[in-house]
Amino acid sequence: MVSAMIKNQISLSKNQKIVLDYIQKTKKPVKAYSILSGVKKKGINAPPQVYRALDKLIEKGKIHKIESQNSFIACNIGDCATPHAVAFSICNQCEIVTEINDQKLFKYLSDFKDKSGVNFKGYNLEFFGVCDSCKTV
Amino acid sequence: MVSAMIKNQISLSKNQKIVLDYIQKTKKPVKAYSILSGVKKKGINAPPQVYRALDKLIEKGKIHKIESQNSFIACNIGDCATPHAVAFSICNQCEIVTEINDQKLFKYLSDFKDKSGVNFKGYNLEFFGVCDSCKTV
DNA sequence: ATATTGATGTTATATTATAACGTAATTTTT
DNA sequence: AAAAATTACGTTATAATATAACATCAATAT
Repeated sequence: MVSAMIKNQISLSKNQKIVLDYIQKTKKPVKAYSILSGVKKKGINAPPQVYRALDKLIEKGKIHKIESQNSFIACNIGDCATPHAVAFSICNQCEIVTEINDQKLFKYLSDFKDKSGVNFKGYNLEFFGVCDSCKTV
Repeated sequence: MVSAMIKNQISLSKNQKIVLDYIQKTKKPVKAYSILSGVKKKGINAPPQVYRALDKLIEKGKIHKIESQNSFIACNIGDCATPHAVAFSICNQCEIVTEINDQKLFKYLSDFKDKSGVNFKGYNLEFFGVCDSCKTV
């Protein structure tokens, strides 16, 4: 019973924890090579170690990749159940990225069918604009 | 009068035409370095020439970048009036990308406001799934 | 005509990401 | 518990993507 519960929890390897820790500490999305320099003291020495951890963390819904920036942010919707159906707002000025958590939007996009009737498995949506803080400056 | 009309048309430089021609010939999105090798015989020799043309073509609504693939496709909505409000469907198997032209979707996304009330200037939406042709194989 | 802007050509280099190999740890199956 | 299978690790090298910087040329605006 207990072991079953533990199994259902998503477990992270040593390097995955180190990389996730680092990403969660930052507010802005971080780039792979920034992560690398940030975790060198923890014993991670080379790009493949970072990229492997990133891949797994994405699979496990712990982080997301911001495709237009080649950068990575922690998931802010708990453990993202749908790591491949995500939406973000990106400020063109300060480049802060916020994960959008809007059920109506999610439903609209999940239900969307193209002209051929294909219903998609996932989506990546990035909104661009100027955030409130930048607007009032 | 005539000159005014000509001015309003979007004009392309020599290299921009060469690069656009090449992209329009392909069905799948193409990568920058594929373009480069494809247009070497036309006298384009180095990456910056390609990337500069790509940047301008995007500005002018002639092509779009598929962010999740670092690849480029011709706009199939005539001259895209809104080069920064685009949606695509991407087949995970054959990697064919189709630009989605759906007024309802566009309106929904353009009208979308996040929790802070920010109304965005543009968006990039990539749907993932398996296209009809791949499904029936 | 001349100042400004946009485009070109070139070299070099920065940034992002993966291949390939061997080893170690962990989990699953028997 | 031993064997097999899977997952993770560490390392070196290199591939793929993108831009900086500089000199020159063309076009257009004032």
